[in-house]
Amino acid sequence: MKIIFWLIDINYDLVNSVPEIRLWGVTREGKRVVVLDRSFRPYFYVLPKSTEKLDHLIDKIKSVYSAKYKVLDIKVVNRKYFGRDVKLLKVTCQIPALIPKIRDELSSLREVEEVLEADIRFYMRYMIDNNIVPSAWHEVEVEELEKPKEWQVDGVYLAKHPPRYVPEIAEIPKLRVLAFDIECYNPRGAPKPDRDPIIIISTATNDGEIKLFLADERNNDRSTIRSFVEYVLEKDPDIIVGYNSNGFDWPYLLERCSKHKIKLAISRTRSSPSQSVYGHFSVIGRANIDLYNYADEITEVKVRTLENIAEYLGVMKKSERVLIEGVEIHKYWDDPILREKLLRYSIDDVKSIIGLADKLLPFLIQLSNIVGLPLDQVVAASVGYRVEWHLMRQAYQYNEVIPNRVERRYRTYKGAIVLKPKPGVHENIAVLDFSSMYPNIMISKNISPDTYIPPEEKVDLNEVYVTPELGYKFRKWPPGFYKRVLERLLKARKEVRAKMKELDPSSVEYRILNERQKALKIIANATYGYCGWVHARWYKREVAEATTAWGRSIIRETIKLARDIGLQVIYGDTDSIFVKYEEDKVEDLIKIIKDKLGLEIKPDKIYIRAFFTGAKKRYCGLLPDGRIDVVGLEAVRGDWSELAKEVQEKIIEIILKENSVDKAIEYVNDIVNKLRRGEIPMSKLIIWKTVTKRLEEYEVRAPHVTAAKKLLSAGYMLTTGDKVGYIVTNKGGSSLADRAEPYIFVKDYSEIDIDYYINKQVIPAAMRILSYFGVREEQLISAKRQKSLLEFFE
DNA sequence: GCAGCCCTATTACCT
DNA sequence: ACAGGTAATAGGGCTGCG
Repeated sequence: MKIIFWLIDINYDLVNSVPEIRLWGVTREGKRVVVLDRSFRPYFYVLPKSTEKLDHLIDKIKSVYSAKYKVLDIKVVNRKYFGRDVKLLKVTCQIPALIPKIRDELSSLREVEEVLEADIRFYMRYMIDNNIVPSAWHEVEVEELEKPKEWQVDGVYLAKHPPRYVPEIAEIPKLRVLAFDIECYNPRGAPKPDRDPIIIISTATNDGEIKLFLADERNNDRSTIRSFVEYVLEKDPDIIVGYNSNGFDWPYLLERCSKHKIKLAISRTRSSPSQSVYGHFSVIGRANIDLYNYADEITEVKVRTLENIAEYLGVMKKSERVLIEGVEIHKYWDDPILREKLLRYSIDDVKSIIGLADKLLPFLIQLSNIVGLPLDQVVAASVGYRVEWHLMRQAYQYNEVIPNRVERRYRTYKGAIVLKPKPGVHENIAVLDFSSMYPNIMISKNISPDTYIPPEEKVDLNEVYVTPELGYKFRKWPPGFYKRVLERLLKARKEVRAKMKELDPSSVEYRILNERQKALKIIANATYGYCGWVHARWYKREVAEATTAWGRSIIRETIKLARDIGLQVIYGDTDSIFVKYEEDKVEDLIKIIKDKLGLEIKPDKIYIRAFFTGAKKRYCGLLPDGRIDVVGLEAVRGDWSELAKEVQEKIIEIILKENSVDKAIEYVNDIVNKLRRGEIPMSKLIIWKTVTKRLEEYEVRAPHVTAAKKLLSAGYMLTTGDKVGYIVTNKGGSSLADRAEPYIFVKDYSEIDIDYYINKQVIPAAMRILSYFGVREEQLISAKRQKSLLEFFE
């Protein structure tokens, strides 16, 4: 019989010394199935030092290592290694787990140059070789097997051949999603799993069910966890989502389980979640996703708590939810009246998580499909690994061997050009952008590790592209690896966008394609950064360097061409130029760039009025629809107080829309007075900063570090990467660092150092804009208020 | 002893 | 663990003055 299924998860197990690939999926009829393939064997390559005496090497491996490592076969194969034809030994074995061991032995042989592709996980190897794509449909001829009793599927099938990817089916099956969140008892500060029980496990499913599991009257969580496990099995979700679940909920649950000597048997084989790659927990047969991983990429939200991310994505407003300070959870639990509120809070959290999943999964599914990593892994993997997996799967298509990861010394290289803008107000500015500049440069100049020609190599100059400034040479032909990969991505994106034009924007298919084109763009644009990443398998400094060098040359040429036709260039950064808008000339410029440079530049937006501070990467502009862009300024930075940001934003609005400096001054005066009268909410005075390393590693006493230490000694939990919110107070010492207090500890307005907020927050943020108009600081501090005697003598 | 200067550490932004 | 370019603040060391 034949089945068609959508691939959710993949793993393997050794059954009677035979590796068995397990493909977990859902059929078009909505059946949960697992397809087994017992026909695949692990292998790797040996690159010999010389192609002579290959038979000798084969014999040696056979006689010395075959028995010990269950080698099944060794044969000579032709592959490409950085574009060059190579002869490799393909060594096939029986047991995946033995590969690292035989690799180590073989790589130390003197006849062996390098052992390749020995670090590819077995199930990924299987997917690459058989073009099996996660989050996509496959068809396969199968024979039904008896279902092991404890496996949670509707059918177990043995594949008669590797499944075939069916890219034509675009739809996404109806997947069952379960969100969960735990609350812990914390009367002694940050909860510790060896002593503090879980008091609430809240769950929500995408069919609208919400269910809570509570600890019993003696705060015992044993049956709580057991009921949760039962419930997960009953709901049998394809996807489990949490928020910081890899960092908190799973490890906590697992430790509570081991304490109670019970099993967190929630996988489709009744196994417990296990620590896997990229710091995530794998749940066999399901996709376990931690949405906090994705939230980290939403840079518009500065403090990425669940509440803030949910609000930003329109899932749940903060104003409509119960907010409880983390450390107070135990108090809410212990008090029968307050407990209702805690339950509400827990429900709001889990509702937010399921809401986020609903918003984000369509994109993540496309990303998984394009990158070729299973859904749970692609979410956990960082950008570099996503790009790399995309490349690894492409390499197989081109018969290229995957290079090993090698340790290299970090070296910087020159990047892009940024123009110094003329400070002040400019009217009518067009912003012109090169579309996907770096990918297009890599394509058009065929920049790739395999096309690079080292300086000592003699070559006909007609056959190479010579990099400006650096003189690096890249072969024009044949197309390099990066060129082929990027061309394919850009072409695919173009096709998707063309197809979208034929669809109703409110249709499901349109939504899927839109997420798909976004994913294609992200991978294409991240590929340049990847090639300059020292840990990349396809790292080549010259490749990254050449790409930025061409970028500089192109933007310089563009500026020159613009000026030649009389366009006034105001600013530019990397791949954009800001010009005084003259419709005809801009149209001409676009044509000239197309003809002379072979690249597409297009108007991104028009500013009716824009203000430049004079510094690079800091400006603001008024759009035709009345919206305002703020770029780089304090108003968009997460490390300034809300008050300072609000003041600056308002000033920008007054200047750009009303052009009134006096009104702006009046506004600042009003704010300063309000601040002095205690009329500004304390929440607007919090300054958030990230702790980027262990506290003892800091060389200077920074305010956020001292605040972090205060939190820690009060029993709070804090790890690298967390943000600390502090308020500057007037007690604790003379230096700012001493006076920075975690905001949760500041109870009274009288503790606040008002002068700090006036002089170091409001005034600098305001002056960033107003100093250009000749405004002096004194004008911003209320004229109505006389200086005190003390201040007079200071 | 301290004001003033300069350099460095630190963070977060832009493309 | 994708890249480099950039602005800005505060800490901290050093210098020169008295």
